[in-house]
Amino acid sequence: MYSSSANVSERQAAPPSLAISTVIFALRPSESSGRPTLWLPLVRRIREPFKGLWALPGGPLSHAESLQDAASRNLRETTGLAPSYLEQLYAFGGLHRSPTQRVVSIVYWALVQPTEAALADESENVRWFRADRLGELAFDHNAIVDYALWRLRNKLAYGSVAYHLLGEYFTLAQVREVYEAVLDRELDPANFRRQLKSTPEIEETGEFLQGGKHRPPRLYRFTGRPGLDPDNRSTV
Amino acid sequence: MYSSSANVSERQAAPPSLAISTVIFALRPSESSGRPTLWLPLVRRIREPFKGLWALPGGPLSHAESLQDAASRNLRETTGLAPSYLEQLYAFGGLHRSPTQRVVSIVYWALVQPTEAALADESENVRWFRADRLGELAFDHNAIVDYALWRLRNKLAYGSVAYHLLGEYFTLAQVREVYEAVLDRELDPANFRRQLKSTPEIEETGEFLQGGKHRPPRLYRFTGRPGLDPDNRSTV
DNA sequence: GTCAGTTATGGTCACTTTGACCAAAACTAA
DNA sequence: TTAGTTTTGGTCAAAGTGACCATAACTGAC
Repeated sequence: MYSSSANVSERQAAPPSLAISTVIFALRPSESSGRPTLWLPLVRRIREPFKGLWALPGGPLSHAESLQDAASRNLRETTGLAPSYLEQLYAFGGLHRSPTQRVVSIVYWALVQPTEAALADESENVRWFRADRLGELAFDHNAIVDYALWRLRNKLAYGSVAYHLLGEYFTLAQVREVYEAVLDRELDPANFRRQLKSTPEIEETGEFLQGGKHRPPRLYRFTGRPGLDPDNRSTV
Repeated sequence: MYSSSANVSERQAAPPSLAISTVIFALRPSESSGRPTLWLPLVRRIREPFKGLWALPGGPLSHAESLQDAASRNLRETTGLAPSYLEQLYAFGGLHRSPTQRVVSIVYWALVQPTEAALADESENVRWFRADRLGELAFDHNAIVDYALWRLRNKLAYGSVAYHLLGEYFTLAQVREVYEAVLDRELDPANFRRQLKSTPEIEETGEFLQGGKHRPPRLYRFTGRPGLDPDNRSTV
């Protein structure tokens, strides 16, 4: 393909294999406090290397699908979920990620809504874990999750990504709880409210959430578009 | 690599091939105004597909090097340069990027300092172009450059990346010129100065740039660390 | 029905940041 | 010496932010 770089000895070595993995975030109530916290599904490895350890859902890139499609399919196959947000995270290609072979993983990260997340498949070999309480994962997957969390926090602070963890209608307090869960600090309700009200992408509806114990909060709707990725650019 | 004459069944059996490309930015004076503008090196394709068109420097990933090392080597081989900043941009894996085979490109973007850039190799098949005046490039490389420019502008506004386009010592006006070239708008010298002086990563030196036509500006030095990539995290 | 408890919502106030603009300092060129 | 230009320090009003207070509106206990 390119003139300068390929030589014969490189050609004879097996090329690095290519895999797609996904870090899938969803909101679930904490067992202790009941407040929403970040969770993600992992799959148990049933083969070497790292047999028995938990790992990110993933698999090889099949020939007739784009990277994003592969991540999406991957997500659906392991958890039964459809993502409400999907973005490329990073391509990890260190030499010793896998002890047995050279593998380059293109990792995506996804957000799923709680209505979806409640339907997620769980089984002996697929289970959800709190994002801040993971044990030792296979390969370099702990570092990948750390980076995905960093990216999520970043996008949250600057972008309009929180709404993809919620349903179509939500209260401002629910949005605040998402921020508090992801950023891991408390936010002033009144100030937070003021900021959200100044963003044009959040639309006030005429309805209120009923059935709570206190003053019924107004419901809002998110009207913005997700992203600015190369994969999503044409649709904007 | 796989021959372009492979038939359909062979193509489907073969895994997508993996390549590394780099978008390399450097500052050069505009021919017309003399003010610094963004330039990047391209290589002319000497084979099909897209024979004769200009393309980003790139090549296959060799077996014993990390993704970043491959990008770095790539850059050195085509231009003779060493980057002062190198970061992964995106993995492009659309189905029809190349008409002859499925190829996934992991693209890096780099900044090189002007002293380096002046030494860059140019030849019949390697030439520098103004980033805002590229013609039609091979593959999806126009879109890749657009995305790299977007990313550069973003990093500039929020990160501390401008200094990697300058030498070790620089004046505040030079930094402002970088911002003006990349963001394509004029900035107030006094306000810009105030902002830079409030960032702790910029260190005042006791020296001044001599030989100018007017009041000699003080020289500064950048003392920050570059990034927060997975590839660079351990060094922070 | 009344009242305590709690959340939703609106507001103030001091402080910081930002953009527009002014003016003096310091150098060169003529 | 003077005109011209850039560097550098400053003001001022507008906008944004964080801390905090107060009222509105609802539920549940009594």
